[in-house]
Amino acid sequence: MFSSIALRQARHLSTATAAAAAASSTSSSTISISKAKSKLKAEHDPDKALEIYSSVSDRYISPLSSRYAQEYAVKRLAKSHRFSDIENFLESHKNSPQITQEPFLSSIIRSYGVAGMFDHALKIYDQMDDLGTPRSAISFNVLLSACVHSKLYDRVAQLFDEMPVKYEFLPDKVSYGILIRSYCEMGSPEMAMERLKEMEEKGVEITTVTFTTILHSFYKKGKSDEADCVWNEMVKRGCGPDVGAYNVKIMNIQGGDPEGVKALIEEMSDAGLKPDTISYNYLMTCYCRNELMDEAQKVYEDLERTGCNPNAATFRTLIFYLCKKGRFETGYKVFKESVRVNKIPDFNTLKYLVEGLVKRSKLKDAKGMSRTVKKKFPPNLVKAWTKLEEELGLTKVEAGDNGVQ
DNA sequence: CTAGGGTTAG
Repeated sequence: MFSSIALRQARHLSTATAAAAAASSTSSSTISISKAKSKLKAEHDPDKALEIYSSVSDRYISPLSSRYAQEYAVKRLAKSHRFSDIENFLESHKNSPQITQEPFLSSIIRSYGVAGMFDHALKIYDQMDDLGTPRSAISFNVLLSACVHSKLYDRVAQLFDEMPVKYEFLPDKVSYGILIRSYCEMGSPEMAMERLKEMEEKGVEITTVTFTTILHSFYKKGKSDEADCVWNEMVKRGCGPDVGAYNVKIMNIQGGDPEGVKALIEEMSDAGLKPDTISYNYLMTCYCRNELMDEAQKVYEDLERTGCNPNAATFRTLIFYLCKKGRFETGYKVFKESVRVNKIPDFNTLKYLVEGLVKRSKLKDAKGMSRTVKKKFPPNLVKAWTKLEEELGLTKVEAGDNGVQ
């Protein structure tokens, strides 16, 4: 196990090192960051992802997109368990003159968090003084997020009590928000409520997001009364509810009657809020679960008119339930739309669909779908899909289906 | 350019 990873790392090290070198220099400019973004999304090979990252020309013009590209490359490497390559890649950024800028250094901490390498994140945070980077809550908040990302919830509280004293800065509303999130993740909204009091005392603003975090946690524990209290407190203070808070409320009732979901969506519209894709996904899913497929399809079809775009969850859920009800032809149409907007569902959902098409003798559609899937999936899934094709007999040339028609 | 809440079948 270990040796195979080591081998793979050795084989790829040269590319990673080259990309790392390019990342710390300003040369090799060939493509724009927006183009890199769309290329990265379709690229599953971590080495190629690194190449795309290092070929970006306007990194300094668009730091936000640059951070995105960096994170993306790291995500791909992490998926391949190439942690020493991630280290080479990210550590090389320390040679950049920009390292004295806190946001630049913070993006490295963030990337380590994304890779689940919290020890590395903490190390560079502690090195800031040596690197000449000034500290504020910015880097601290990124560090706390990295901690949450690595699911080290109890360490969040520890860092929260330790770092501001050690490095002399004040935690802000965001720091508190992350702390409260980690209490909620640990199943303790009560502890979170305690910290709200502390925020009050110190005059730190309590945001809608923070309230919503606690709201969700109480619902999750089945404590609806406490959740209602949080909701009322939020309203009383005039900070919300917003669309996100409403969506948490909808989530809590979506297992029931679709009319209840519909009513809440209307309530939010009446309150001057614009329900978003997530709100409508809840409604669509609720219809699906209640076997009201025409209504579910209508929600999907109306999405554009309401100014919302279907997302990956929309496609996945709808295609799954359409298959479940035997509506494979419609499922195929929805699939084609998901391809068009580059949000195709996962392997199992698509397996369900292609099997249904074969069962209904829609071989031409099944084959067309198969070709598309193989173009969009990463190599390991293409392999599994090819096996599925063989099992379904899609590789055979049937009479009357010789490709001429 | 600091963060953060809410979605996804069986």
